[in-house]
Amino acid sequence: MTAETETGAQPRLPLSRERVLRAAVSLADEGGLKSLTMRRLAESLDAEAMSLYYHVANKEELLDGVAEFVVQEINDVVDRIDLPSAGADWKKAARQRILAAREVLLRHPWAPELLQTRTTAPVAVAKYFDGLLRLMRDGGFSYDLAHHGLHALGSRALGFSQELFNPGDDANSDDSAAMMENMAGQFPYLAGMLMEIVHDDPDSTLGWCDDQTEFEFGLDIVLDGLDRLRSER
Amino acid sequence: MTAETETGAQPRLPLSRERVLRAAVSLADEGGLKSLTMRRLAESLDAEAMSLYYHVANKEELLDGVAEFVVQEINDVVDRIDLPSAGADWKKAARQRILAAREVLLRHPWAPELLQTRTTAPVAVAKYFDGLLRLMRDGGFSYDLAHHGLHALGSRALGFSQELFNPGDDANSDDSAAMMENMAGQFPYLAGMLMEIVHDDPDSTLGWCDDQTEFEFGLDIVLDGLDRLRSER
DNA sequence: TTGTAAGTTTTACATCGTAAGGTGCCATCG
DNA sequence: CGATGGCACCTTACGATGTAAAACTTACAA
Repeated sequence: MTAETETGAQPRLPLSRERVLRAAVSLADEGGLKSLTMRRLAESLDAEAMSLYYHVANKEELLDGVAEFVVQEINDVVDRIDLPSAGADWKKAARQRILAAREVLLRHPWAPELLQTRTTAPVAVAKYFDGLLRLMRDGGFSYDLAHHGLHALGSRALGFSQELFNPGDDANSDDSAAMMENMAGQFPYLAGMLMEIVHDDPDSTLGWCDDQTEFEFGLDIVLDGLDRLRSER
Repeated sequence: MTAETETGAQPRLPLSRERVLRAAVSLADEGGLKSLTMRRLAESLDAEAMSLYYHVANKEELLDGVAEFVVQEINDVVDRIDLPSAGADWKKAARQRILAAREVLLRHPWAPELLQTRTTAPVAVAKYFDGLLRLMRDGGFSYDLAHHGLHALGSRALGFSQELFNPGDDANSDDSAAMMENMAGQFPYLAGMLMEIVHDDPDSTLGWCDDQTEFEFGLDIVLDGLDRLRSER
């Protein structure tokens, strides 16, 4: 009588830009960016594809919104950190921020790819860099040096690992014996490097590059370099 | 009589994987990655879309081929450089290589986005890193430190600028007066930075960040940092 | 009751990647 | 010589995608 042919279907929450963006993030988390289509997104909200267009201009704008959303998530985390940043402390404070940002990004591995395809920077990115800039100014940076510093950090400032190939790009599988042979011919130095690493640490066939370690190593090189320029005055 | 209904149409070169990849690069150069579709690619070769599949397994494999092709172009340029790399000279040699790689990438602005979406690394990338590794070994790096160094350089090693947003991301247009007002409230430090820069160099409304300068600045920070670790022994 | 606006759905279309199968050509072999 | 078979290319067709256009639904004001 009360409509609804199926078994007591729920009234269903109304859509909203907020809900759409949240669902989009979830979809991407589960299946990557390619699985984020308007139809699937709508389905995950129990609606039709075209309904989304009432809350979002088009897919590009949806993606812009998702990018904004993710960076905002970083800002939320980062804003909860409160460390002294005067003088030499700027470095510890910046390091902490950036590592916190990276933690968020690890939950959204598709975010770098998304951010890179945005033509216009999310406002949240400006906010993030403004905060980082504050730390550097507290540390005694001139605006000019700080400016170069932000460029030098680049996307690493937001926690991007900026490796060329993410997972298991070396030592992927199969018998490494024959592969090493082949490799030694084409890439003698890479082969030499691999052999030494295997020698030093035999149980390192898979994922022998620790992403976290490498990220921190690279980050510290940049931060240390900037700090040196800062204190040189 | 000799077939060909239209005005003396040419016999047309036969397709080949090589020709297909070259055409794909050209298409991307002209209209970006999104304009690279199988149909348009075929059309640019005066053929039908499905004909491409005789030379290329599918679009993913085509993109892999294009990626390989571009990195190979980098390798070609880089191989022509021959600088001493013993001892402290490694840095100059590496710098030169990386700047040469960047020059190639500037002609293919879509390449970073493409490389980032590859799941498997082009062989040419291994070759490139092998060459870089050689320089570092000549310079006296341990394999271990060189390994960290390659990670620290990351995609920058291939000339990626790894800025978050490529062109005109600040100071884009319109009257900057009202914008500054608004900005000063939300992003006081960014606003301060901009104001100082405008003050120092008034004719810098557009593109006041010199990509080349910033790239070299960031690169030198990393190279100097690595060199320091190298000579610390 | 009637109108009006907000929110959602239906229908439809152009464009994309590509599966399946067909066509023309040439070299080889009986 | 004609038959055979493989290579290179084309035709047709299908499902997925983003989205324009217009119809429907609900809630509320006049």
